[in-house]
Amino acid sequence: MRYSSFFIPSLKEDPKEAVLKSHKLLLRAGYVRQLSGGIYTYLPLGLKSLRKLEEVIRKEMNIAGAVELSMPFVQPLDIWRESGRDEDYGKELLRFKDRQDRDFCLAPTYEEVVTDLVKKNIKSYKELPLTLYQIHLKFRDEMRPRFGLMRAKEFIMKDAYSFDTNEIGLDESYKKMKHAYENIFKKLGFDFKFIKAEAGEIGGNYSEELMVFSEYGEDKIVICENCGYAASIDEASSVSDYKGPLESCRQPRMTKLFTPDRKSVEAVGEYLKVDRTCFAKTLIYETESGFIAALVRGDREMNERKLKKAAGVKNLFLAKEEDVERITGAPCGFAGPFNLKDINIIAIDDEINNSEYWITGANEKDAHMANVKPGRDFTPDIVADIRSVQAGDKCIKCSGTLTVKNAIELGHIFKLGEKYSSILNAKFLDEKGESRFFVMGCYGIGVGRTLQTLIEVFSDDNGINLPVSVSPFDIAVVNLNVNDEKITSVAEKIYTDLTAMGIDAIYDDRKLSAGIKLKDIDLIGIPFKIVVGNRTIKDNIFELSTKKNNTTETFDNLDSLYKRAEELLK
RNA sequence: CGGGAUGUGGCGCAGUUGGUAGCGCACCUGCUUUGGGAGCAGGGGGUCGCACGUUCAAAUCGUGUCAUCCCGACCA
Repeated sequence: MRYSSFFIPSLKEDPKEAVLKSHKLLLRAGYVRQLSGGIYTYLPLGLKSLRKLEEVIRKEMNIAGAVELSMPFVQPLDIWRESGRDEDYGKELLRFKDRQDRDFCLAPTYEEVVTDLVKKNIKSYKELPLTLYQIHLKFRDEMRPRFGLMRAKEFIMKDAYSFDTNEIGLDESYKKMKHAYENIFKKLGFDFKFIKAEAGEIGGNYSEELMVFSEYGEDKIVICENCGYAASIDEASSVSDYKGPLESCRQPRMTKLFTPDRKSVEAVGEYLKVDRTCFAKTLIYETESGFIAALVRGDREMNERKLKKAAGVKNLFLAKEEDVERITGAPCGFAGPFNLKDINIIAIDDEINNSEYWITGANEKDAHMANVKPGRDFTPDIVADIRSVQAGDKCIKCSGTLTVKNAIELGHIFKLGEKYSSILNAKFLDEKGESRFFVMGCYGIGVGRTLQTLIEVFSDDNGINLPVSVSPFDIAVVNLNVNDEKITSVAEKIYTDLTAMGIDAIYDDRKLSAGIKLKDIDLIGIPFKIVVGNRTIKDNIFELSTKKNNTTETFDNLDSLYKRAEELLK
């Protein structure tokens, strides 16, 4: 491909709308352009890379025995009403009407359509198992699209759906898919891990998320280096390492302490000269079923998802300041778990329950209460693990030391069971001639997100550094001076030869200064380059550079240059 | 949907107390250049997001609205 006839609108400066390194690079390197919030055009370069990534995925899916198809992006709303997910999906489902006033939506996912398809076309156990997949658009009207392709409204996903006769078959299909995922992400060079995801709303479901570690990941994962335990921050538990209360706090009743203007745990701790671990902090939350007071140790983070689950509420957010003042009878910063008005539930972390003699707010301006004991001084309604694990905590399985890492969710695999087949009445006949529901699984990979994550992980200040398997071109031939006939004829020959060898080369033949061309080639993520300039002609030496490790090899004849290029591209 | 920020040539930005809309890069023409974002000379391009209002006068002040980005609740 000649650069001059291709379309690579690269940007010299960072676009102001991007924050993430990978997002900036996608825009600067001319991979994508945003049309509207969360809606992107894949430019030729981005599309080429995307196609290569799809091919890596497709290959492993096919090896695993999955069969590709393509389902409609526009779907009648009826099928969503039938499954009941019309309501569940809420505003994320983008609805509209056709000219005959019938309701349609853009597909946020394809369980309904694929289940309907299989229901109508598979009648016998003899035709099972079957796994169907596609690499296709999805649309979710996200409340806040962000970070480029990381969370887009319109995005490309590989989604697969398995159909089995029973749970044993499902386990088998699930294993195959999981294995395919491991191969795909290993091939791409990611540092990743499967973690068990939150159990679905409907019982019996099992799912795992494929997480890739990256500093800029939106999710937090807890890992035990000792035993391999890994779970999301909302699922992970740790063993409490509370060492016991201070001697001075072992008192038979609560003691009021004067703490003028000290509101935060940190400030009070400094003032009283006690560690933050001696505190139980009381947070007041508002929910759809009234106010909740929740307590965790002073140095801990409340895990709101765990709290939601423990309290059995759907909506949970910190109460407004005026509500806190009304409930506690004191300004914000002095809340304690007793004498609270209008509180429906007091929830405490099990770590708080397992010990006693805590320091809390006194529900009084400028005062805290020492030696507060659960059960004696207040009665908790719920005792549960509602704290977030923090680095250094002890593993719940092996007591090893836990670490917390950021990660990006690139894949999610589910055992659905009969969830959709039963709702949509999708049945086959088994060996005994009895009607049974298909036992299903579904398996997704965010393809656009994976591309961006590759760039996030594999790039430097000079530009993108994708692995050969997904880079838009294999090699770049840079003609440093198109006005020089000798240089041009050599560069053209190299380009033509490489192309004839089946190598996907881009030939930079633009009438621009050398610096611009070299910078662009570095930016857009071509792993290898051959620079042809004065030196090439003068010394009859050919250069082959590898971007990844910033090295250049030289050759005195074209044959050895080509041989080496082929070798590197293997 | 709540909280915050920003909207000025293609891109990145400046624009003071309201008074002729600017800079860098990019672009066009010509010449000279070409091993890391070239030089000289000339040139084109903007309803200052949009609407209404205040004013003799609005990029600048007010109200509203839209878009984009960031933080939170959701997710591949």
